[in-house]
Amino acid sequence: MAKLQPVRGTHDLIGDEARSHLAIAGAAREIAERYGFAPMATPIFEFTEVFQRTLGDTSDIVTKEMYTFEDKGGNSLTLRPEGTAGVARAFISGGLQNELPLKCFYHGPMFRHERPQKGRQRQFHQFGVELIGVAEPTADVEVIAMAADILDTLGILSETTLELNTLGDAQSKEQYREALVAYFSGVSDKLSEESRDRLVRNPLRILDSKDAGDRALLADAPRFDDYMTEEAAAFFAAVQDGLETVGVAFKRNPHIVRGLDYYSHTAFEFTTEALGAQGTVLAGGRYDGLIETMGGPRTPGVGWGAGLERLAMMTDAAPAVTRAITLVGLGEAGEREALRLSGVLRHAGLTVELVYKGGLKRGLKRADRINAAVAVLIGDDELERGTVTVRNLDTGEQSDVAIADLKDHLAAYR
RNA sequence: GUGGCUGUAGCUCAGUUGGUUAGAGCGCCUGGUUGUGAUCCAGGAGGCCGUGGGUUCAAAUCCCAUCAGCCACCCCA
Repeated sequence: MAKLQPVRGTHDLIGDEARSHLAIAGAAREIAERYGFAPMATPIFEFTEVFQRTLGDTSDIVTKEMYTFEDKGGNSLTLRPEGTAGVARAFISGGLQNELPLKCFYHGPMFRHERPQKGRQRQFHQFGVELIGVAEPTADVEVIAMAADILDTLGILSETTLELNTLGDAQSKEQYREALVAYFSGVSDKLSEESRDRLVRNPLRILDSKDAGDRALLADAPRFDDYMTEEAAAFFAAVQDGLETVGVAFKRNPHIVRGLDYYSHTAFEFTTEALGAQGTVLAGGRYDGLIETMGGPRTPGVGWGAGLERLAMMTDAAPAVTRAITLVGLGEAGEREALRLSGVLRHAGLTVELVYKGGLKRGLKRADRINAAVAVLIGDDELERGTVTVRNLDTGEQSDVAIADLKDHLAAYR
């Protein structure tokens, strides 16, 4: 039992858990299609450089969390830690430049070598969307509105907060970065050890530090809004206007910083208190520089990713399942007739469970256990009359039904 | 990567100051006469006590290591 363990941070999805993932992805998909997005599936691994170049050499994901290995041809490959890079790569290598805008959604496993905890696994699943080729703020609005719609149909929108921020354009970002470095360098002796490190690697990160001392310093830190270019400010204003128009509530949070280098302008997170420390349920932003960084034509984009495990934890209730009709064949002839009828009923759209072995008692017991609605008893007595016994498992009522009429008799259980 | 807590049957857990055949509930299987499920009764299967070392006459119990889970930091979905 201890010999065969699942790999650390992986998790088997069984029964209702698997069903709930499918249901969530299905609901998300339905809404994405309503927004005119098309499905897309990219490989689960890519050449390592695909992620290295796009995520930035300083990001934690690249520096310590990637599952990288060499294949038999000597290529360095990496299990995808997120979905956007793969889509961008497909966009470039597939020559999709001529079909802008590209609107797609995907879902599947992602891999990050992190220490597991609540809401965080090494293999987890994301549903994500990308809207590539539209530089207008309407794209940001639409994509965020879709996210809100999805959370709403899952019944958890009210438990989340949309936190919104802008990282500005490259110029704003750079000016602000310099101002931050100047400010924090002056007080670096008061910074936490971690933030001193961030000061060199990624100063923006200091903004979302949880350290109390750091937070105190933030009060007097330069404010991003003072360093934004006019264009960047106008863009952000348009996004906020749009969200109001569409009726999506948000909260400005100047401390939201995306972990990945390719983001600019809009950055947002839907967060919740319900999940402990890993409160981000869906997050994304605009990545206008990404595709160019990867060697493609300069092309803007916006998108987000949502963690299915986290969503599933919030939508506790298992999705409803159609109750089955259980066929209990007794004796050789009965079993054969049950098998034949199973096909007839299934083709008629009914959910059918066959009892594979054992007698009547066991058959009913099994029907009870799987919460079947009806048991159909097929024994020699019935066969002689050309009927079957239909037993309603809730009321215990039984009736004889001619075999030829069975399909219609059970129509209500479709 | 760092820290805290935990690891006994399929599941939830007991297991006294180390002491002989490791327990319960639920679940599972069989039976309680002929073809009727959730109740009831009787029986049964199922444990390298996470793994590897050590201390001891004796370890599920003590020590060390290791693996895994949970929670937090970090980071993020």
